Amino acid sequence: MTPDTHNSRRAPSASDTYHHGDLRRALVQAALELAAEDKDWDFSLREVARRAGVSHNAPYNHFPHKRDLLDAAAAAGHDLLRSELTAAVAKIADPRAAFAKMGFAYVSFGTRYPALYRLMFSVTPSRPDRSSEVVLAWVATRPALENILRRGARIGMFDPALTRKSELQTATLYTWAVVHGLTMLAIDGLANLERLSVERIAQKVVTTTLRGLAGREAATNGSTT
Amino acid sequence: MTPDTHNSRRAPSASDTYHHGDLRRALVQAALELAAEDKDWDFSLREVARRAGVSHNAPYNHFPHKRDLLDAAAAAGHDLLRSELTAAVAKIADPRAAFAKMGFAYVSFGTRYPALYRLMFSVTPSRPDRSSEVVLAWVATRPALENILRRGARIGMFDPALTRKSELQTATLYTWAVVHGLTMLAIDGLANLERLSVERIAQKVVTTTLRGLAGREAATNGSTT
DNA sequence: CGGACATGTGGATAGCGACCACATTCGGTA
DNA sequence: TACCGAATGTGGTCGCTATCCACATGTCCG
Repeated sequence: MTPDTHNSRRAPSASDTYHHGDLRRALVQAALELAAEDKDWDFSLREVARRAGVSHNAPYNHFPHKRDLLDAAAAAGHDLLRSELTAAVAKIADPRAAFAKMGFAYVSFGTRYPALYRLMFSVTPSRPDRSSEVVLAWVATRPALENILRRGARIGMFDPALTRKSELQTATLYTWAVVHGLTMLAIDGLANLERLSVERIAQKVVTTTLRGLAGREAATNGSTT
Repeated sequence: MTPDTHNSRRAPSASDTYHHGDLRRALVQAALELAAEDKDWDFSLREVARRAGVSHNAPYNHFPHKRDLLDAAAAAGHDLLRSELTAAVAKIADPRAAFAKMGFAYVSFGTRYPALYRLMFSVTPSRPDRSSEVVLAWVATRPALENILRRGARIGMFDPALTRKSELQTATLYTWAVVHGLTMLAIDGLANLERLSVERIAQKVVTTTLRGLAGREAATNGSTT
């Protein structure tokens, strides 16, 4: 599922292939599988251990608490999402088309892995530490979107103000809010409730968002500090 | 905290003040309190019972499963959110100003009650039944936003296409996605990570959203207060 | 080759959700 | 008014879980 989700930030040097194989990765993998299968991520730590073929206590040699395993799994989820997003827009030059494509890819990921996506954004608050694995993996995805916006702003397709860093930051956050919110609503089934297909709604949302980002005379619109 | 969060949809006639007092409401109230205090809503059913001053088993007389109590608490949360939103825009005539005000009120609610807000959108997927208490309470909030958009569309402040029902539905969903996503990001602490205040970002987001909703050249100035 | 250390196992504890049998209280009715 | 059935609350119990502890085993380095 995930090609290389392991982070090399802990640097235990040669401790990766130690005794039994590297259990840490196997545990994260098992957690990802469980999150991908069920529609909720309330699986037990013991179940993860069972799936990895170890005793119920082995995980504690790699994660001090269950939360830390969830944290690692969430980080792996962010890595996977990032790889899907960048792959989706790799060959697209037009910023507007790339933006739309990335938006669809984002929502698609969320609806394909609802529990995983929910997990990715549920672990964070319990550890507001900004050096947390999840937060790092999360933030690492931002440049993918930023690049598209910056390119579009340079050729005048988006608001030229976006070439300024603070404006770009805010716009990125705005765009993220749109797709994130849409994804959550899609997962929660509001779309079904409305009898509208997710694709149609996503299309509309992308169009409206693009109209919001394209500021031709918006340059005169004082941008309120 | 909540003035009248009890729903009268079950209609057990005179069973509200039965034996010991009406425990059902007390339990929901206790759950709301716990969700408002902690930053996570993973409190135990026994803890709710303890806070309500009853045995660990009494709740099962009112809710078949713990999930059902969470469901009721989430519905109460939606009721509270709706009342705050409508109260915030009660005296505002200008659609654009009302839209901005409601957006701020929405994000404010989410950041003030992070665990409750998360609970409100976490219970749904486990019960996709559209007659569920949460879903009903959720959907009941939509007209508040729809009214603003419709009014704005009628006077040409927003895209006139929004007077059509399907377009209005989609636009409502879009707007909801924006504020919902922004709220989730604010809760998850991305705003802190960016060193940008939530208010400033919300301001920008509202401005950009309004520009996206505006029809032709209606994007003159963002009257975001 | 031997010990320190990393890694994995089994056992134990406290708390939880959910079920059971039983006690208590209310509301209607004979 | 007294009684009966249903609604409501209590204590007990079971299987499961997260976490801690003591112990076993494998690995690497001197």
